[in-house]
Amino acid sequence: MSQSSLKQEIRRRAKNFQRVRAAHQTEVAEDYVELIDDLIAETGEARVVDLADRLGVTKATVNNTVQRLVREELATSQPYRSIFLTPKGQSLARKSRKRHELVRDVLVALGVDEETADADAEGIEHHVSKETLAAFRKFLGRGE
Amino acid sequence: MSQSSLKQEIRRRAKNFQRVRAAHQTEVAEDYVELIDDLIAETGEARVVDLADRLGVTKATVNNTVQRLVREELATSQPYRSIFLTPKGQSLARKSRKRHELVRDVLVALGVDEETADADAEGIEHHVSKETLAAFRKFLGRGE
DNA sequence: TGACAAAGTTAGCTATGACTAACTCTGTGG
DNA sequence: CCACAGAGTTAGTCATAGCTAACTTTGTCA
Ligand SMILES: [Mn+2]
Ligand SMILES: [Mn+2]
Ligand SMILES: [Mn+2]
Ligand SMILES: [Mn+2]
Repeated sequence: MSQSSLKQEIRRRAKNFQRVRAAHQTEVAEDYVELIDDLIAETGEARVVDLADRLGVTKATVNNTVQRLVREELATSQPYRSIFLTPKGQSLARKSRKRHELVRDVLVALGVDEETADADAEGIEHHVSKETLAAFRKFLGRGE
Repeated sequence: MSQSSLKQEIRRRAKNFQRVRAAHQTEVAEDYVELIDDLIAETGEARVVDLADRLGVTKATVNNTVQRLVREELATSQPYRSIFLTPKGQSLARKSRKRHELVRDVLVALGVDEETADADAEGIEHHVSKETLAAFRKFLGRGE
């Protein structure tokens, strides 16, 4: 391998790691909005305590993160009231849910049991590129 | 759905999120030891500056993380010298590399191009359970 | 209607993992 | 053989994301 293509290869690998780090910065937000949207659909509203129960964190942690979602214009909240999604938050929630389901369905199609597939998808979903999602859809015979 | 199975379902989902958070605590270590092992194999030694180039971070960051690896008994290092893996670090490196390759190969088998597969695998690898890895091996016609 | 439990908030702490800037050490080439 | 460039370290900063403990608000029901 030539000098310059070695350097290129090093930069390519560095970019992969940088992409993973970038994904980590958005994944908490993605999981929260997906969950908030679920709760609103299922129970009519999203409350701090419900998010805390479902995420397995304390309500103080939820409060902190919700403030971040508000700052990022994904959610709105008034003190002591339940949490709402902005249009931007809703569209991220829908996108995240679809992606989660697609990843889970691919795992199931590969022979993973549903519980495990759903659990693994919770982490995997945040690291799947558009290209890979397209391949997944094709593999399942959807979209194209 | 009954009261108690609703509560169970909530706890199940919480556990999924907790597993993802646990994975995030180990993934930096996994990527580092894999890379250190690669560098030793390819160039004879693993130096801070090489890790920094390949990870896309500064050498100060590498230094910090290497200290953590030493604390966790995955690596050893003396000031101004190159970095070595402990037996524990070596075995984690081998395990991580195999897993990375398996994930990449599955993505390729599903029609993802090699570059994208390798990039996505960098994030996905840390969120794949033993059960899913077994399903992947079976799908590729390996192991089992 | 108001006591009080549940829910929400706030303050203060921790660890990780990133950064820059400034410093020290190493080892090589002139 | 030593200057100095490159490598490594250290100090100090920041954001995220978790925690506990203490506080405040809400809203229900006796
Ligand atoms: Mn998730
Ligand atoms: Mn999800
Ligand atoms: Mn990785
Ligand atoms: Mn890897």
